[in-house]
Amino acid sequence: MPQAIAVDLQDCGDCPIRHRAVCARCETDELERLDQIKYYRSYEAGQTIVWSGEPMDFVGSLVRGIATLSQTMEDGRTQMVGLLLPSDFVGRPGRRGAAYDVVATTDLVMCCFRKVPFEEMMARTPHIAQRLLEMTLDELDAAREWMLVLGRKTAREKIASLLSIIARRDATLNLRAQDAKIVFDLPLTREAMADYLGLTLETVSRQISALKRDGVIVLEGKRHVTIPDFERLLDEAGDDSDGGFLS
Amino acid sequence: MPQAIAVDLQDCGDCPIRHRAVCARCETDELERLDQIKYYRSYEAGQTIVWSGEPMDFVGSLVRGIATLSQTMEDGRTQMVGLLLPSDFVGRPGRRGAAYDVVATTDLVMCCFRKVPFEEMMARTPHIAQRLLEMTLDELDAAREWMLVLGRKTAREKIASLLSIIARRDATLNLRAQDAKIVFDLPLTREAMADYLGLTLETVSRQISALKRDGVIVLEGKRHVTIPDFERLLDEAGDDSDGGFLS
DNA sequence: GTGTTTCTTTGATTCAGATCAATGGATGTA
DNA sequence: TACATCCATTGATCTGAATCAAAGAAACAC
Repeated sequence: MPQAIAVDLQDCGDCPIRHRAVCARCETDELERLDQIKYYRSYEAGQTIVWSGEPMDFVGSLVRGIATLSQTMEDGRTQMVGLLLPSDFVGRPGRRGAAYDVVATTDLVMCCFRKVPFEEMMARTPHIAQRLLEMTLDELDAAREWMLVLGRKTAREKIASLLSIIARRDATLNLRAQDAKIVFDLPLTREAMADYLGLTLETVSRQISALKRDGVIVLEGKRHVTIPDFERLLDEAGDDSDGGFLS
Repeated sequence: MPQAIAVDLQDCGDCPIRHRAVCARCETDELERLDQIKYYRSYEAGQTIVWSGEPMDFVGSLVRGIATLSQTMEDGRTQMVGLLLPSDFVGRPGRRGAAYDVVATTDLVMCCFRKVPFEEMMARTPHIAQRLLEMTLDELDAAREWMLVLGRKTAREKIASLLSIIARRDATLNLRAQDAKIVFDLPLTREAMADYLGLTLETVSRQISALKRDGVIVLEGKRHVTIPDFERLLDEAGDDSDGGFLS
């Protein structure tokens, strides 16, 4: 059982629930009610936050760190079905148990709400259900985009797709200037990337080496990535557009 | 542009919106308001109902027939990302355009609501957003389950997974007795199955032949399928459980 | 009937990625 | 310093599914 550890965040300003998950159109008193039922939890890298099938008594959003959602077959084959970055929502109002394992990839901090009070509040506050619906539709779009990656792309395209998604999310999160060079640290091991892409870790390693050799990416060490030409990367990913990310 | 054709449905009892999509907990007057803004549309097999990226001015649910959601790359590779059977909801309240192509696989009938009035009603009626959130979470689970199929299963397991999903949905829809022999007609061509499974149509054909040879399924003609032992099929699919379908 | 189209099956061959196997850094620690 | 441990790379070989190619079966038109 993961153990909860108290965290001190000075200000709710850090809590993405306030900004993205729930409150885009909320009134002040709703914010206050949310504040009253929220609490923080932290987990260490490698800890499983929730096991697939187990009851989950909270919902919340990721404040710091990286988590993954994954499904595993009896024989050990696993497929990652989601990557959670700060500001992402975790949990399913109205559902009993978790549908997949949620695992902390790095040390992380979550802002949580006990499920019952949150659901009561949701019932009283139409905006919240609407906001969650919007977010869930976004997740559904992302999952379906990933189905195209898994079903139809080559290993090289898969790697390029993953890198472009991480680069995009990183840039959005850090409000980077649009024309700045894209630089980031890979938040995943080769094995985790393989689980996300439906490949083996050897294939991931080989394709990363190939992209590096061809100048699509620049690697310093094993994790630090620079993208000299984002359009080029998108091209390698087989994407027909940049999703409005670049001008 | 698909042309709308008037359809006569005797009774709203046929309209799954009433039963599943929206109204599980609705009051009578909400049902009446929904009735006032709804209309029917029919499409012929092969028609594209919505093109990816185009504006979509309605939402609705499938009354009769089969439709598919799919994404296509510039070079023609396509991946089906969803299979719509009667009672499934189509459209995304709060969104401008469609994210994927929606194509009628058979002749079909939809029960539609113009988007703006539907959204207005949603804003006034908290139950509707909550019901749609539940449905969207179901779709998200299904999409993520499919990611495991696409990323980690073998061709044979993929075919068995697809057959078990169709069998399950068919049984649920037709309220078949749990112990009845499962018999249905495949609603998809081999090519469509291939697009769903991330395979080629030749591989689909070969694996279906293999499952038939091994007695996992019985085929009459090209489409009519009998499942003599559903547990066996699930086993071939690599599923660890039957999802509560059988006792 | 004969052709035409659409869907499907089956066979032969190729190839991308898996698997098996070593080796190469980092980092930590006794 | 030696020696684990963890993560990543690279090489050799194998294999499952793709690709290339042909032919069968059903539905429909003329």
